[in-house]
Order: sequence, then structure tokens, then C-alpha cells
Amino acid sequence: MDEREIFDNFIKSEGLKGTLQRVAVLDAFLGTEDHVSVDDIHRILSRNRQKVGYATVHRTMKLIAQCGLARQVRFDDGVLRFEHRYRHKHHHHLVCTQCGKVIEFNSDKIDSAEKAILKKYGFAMHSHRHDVFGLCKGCRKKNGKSIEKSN
Amino acid sequence: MDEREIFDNFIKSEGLKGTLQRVAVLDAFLGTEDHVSVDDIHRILSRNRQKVGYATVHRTMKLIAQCGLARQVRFDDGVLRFEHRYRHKHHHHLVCTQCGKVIEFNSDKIDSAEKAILKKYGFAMHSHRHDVFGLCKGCRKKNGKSIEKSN
DNA sequence: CACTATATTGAAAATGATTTTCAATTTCGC
DNA sequence: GCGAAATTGAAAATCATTTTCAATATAGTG
Repeated sequence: MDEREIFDNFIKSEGLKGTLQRVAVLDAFLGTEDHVSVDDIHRILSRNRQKVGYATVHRTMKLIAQCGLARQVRFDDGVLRFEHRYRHKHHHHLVCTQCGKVIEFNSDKIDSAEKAILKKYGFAMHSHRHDVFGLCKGCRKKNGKSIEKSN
Repeated sequence: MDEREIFDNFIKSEGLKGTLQRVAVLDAFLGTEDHVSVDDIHRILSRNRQKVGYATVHRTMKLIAQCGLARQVRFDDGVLRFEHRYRHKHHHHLVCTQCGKVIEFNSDKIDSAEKAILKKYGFAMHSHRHDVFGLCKGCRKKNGKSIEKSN
């Protein structure tokens, strides 16, 4: 089942209606692999001369998240972004605070260590995030290898 | 060196001035171990009949973070909170989405696995966060042990 | 202690992201 | 095609955060 189908099914099952605007927003989201904000999607649509109101983009992104196609993430700037969730392995992030690049990573070791923590506290995980902020390889080189560290 | 001393030294070294309001905000922060927002501190002060303007609380919390006494954290509601950083081991969080409780945890295994990831990508960490959202032990019991899981 | 340059305060306004309102428009089952 | 019901989008509301600025407080210095 592809993403459009999932979205359509969700729309129907919720008694909502299919509209050109919703399709446009979904397509814009499917067309990128970035971690996009409502603003990003709105800008992408504008570039394409597709006029969809900001509020509608916002509402549609929420629907896309609700039906499981997107996950919401919030980095330190406090802005809500959306990343793919369907057919994309769950992952965490290395966020470069200089160039803004986001590298996705995974670690079985981290996962199993986390499982042990959950067990220890009797905690039932619904979701989690593990984000690292710092400098990516490229920016480190650009900066002449100055390596800052804390935490 | 105690927290007040650290704050005073910072104030002096920056050419700032000591004020009653700053002391009041610092004391309010030192008086709790919670993850407090500007609003929380402002409310604590109000309860104590200490009138400190909202903007001043905000500015002072930023100073407290700058001098290393507090770390800023942002959970999924997007609200900025402050947690102790001095004489408090670095930690991550299990956040109960039902009762709001925040459990702090640590794992050497997670840390070393993370280190391997950083090496793999040539990434220089400046800070990181690893937060788990879900239900705490108590809330799970209250809910009759219904365990939801995803991610 | 008084003086003065400088920083601080706090109320109110500005900002920025997000969310809601509501009248006009569109969708979809019949 | 009709009509009930949902959607749209511009504008306004909301909410956290940040800035503005006139009045006030602080910390040297004499």
C-alpha cells in the first residue's frame, strides 16, 4: 500500500473529504526527505505556484502525522518539523548547529540499553528521541578542527 | 563553591549588577529539583508574594543557564524548561505523558554506543538529549496495565 | 554619604509559531 | 444535480518568548 492510499483511507475512515489542497500538501511532503516545517512545505508549494493557505498546510500536516505517514520532531529552535515515518526505519539525529545538516543514525546497542532502562523503571515507551547537537565532519574541517565538547 | 557564589561571580565578570530580583529568581530555581519553565518560577515567586516581572524572570533564567547552573530542555510541548546542571550528573528523561512526571536516567552502555556513532560520522558533540515518552509505572497500573507501544 | 554613569526593571508591545474563527466555497453520497 | 457537511483561507486569537523604553536601582568614585 502506498502513501497516497494510506492517506486516502485515513481520510475516508475519518469521514473527511479529499481535496486538491490536501493532495498538494501530501505530494510536497512525499517529494522531500528533509525534516520539513509547515513553513517549508508552504514555501515549496508557493515555488510551484500552488496556492495553499498556511492554515491548510498546517492542518494537512497534522493529518499526515495522524495517519502515521509522518512523525513530528522538534529540535532546539522549538519549531515543529515533520519527517517520514512510513517505509523509513526509525532513527535518531545528529544535528549540525553550524550548517543545519541532519544526519540520521541508528544503533542496536543503544536500543537494547534503552530497553534495559525501561525495564528498570517499569516505563512503557510510546515514543522516544535521541538527538545529538554539534558539528558535522564538514563544518569541523572548515573550522580548522577546533573541537568543542561539553555534557 | 556554591551556586550563589557562581552566579555572583558570573554577574561580576560580565559587568552586570546584583539585584534583589535576580537573587529571588535564583533562590526559586535552587529551591526546586523540577524541570521548571519561566512560568513555573514566576508562579513560585508569586505564591511567595515576591513580585518579579515575567520578563525579568525570563532574563534571569537565561543568565542562570549561561553561567552553567542550569541546562535548557524542551519536551514535546515546545515549552522551554530549566533543570539543574551544577552538582547534578548529566542525565536523560523518561517523561510520563499522563501524569507529567519526569524520571531521570543514565546509562553507560548508551553513552559508549553513542560515542561509537559520533566516531562513525566524524561528528563533534556539543550536547545531546535522549528522552523517552510514555507511561510511568504508576500510570500503567492506574490504567489497568494496558500497554501501548510504538516506535 | 552623595553623585553619576550604567545596568535593571516591568508593563506593554512586538515577534514568531501555531491554532482558531467564520463566511464563502467545495466535496460527495444519494 | 441537490444539499448536508466538511474545507478553505484570510484574518484574528493564542501562547511562549523577546524587545522596547521610561522610570528606577546599583556600584563605584569622590
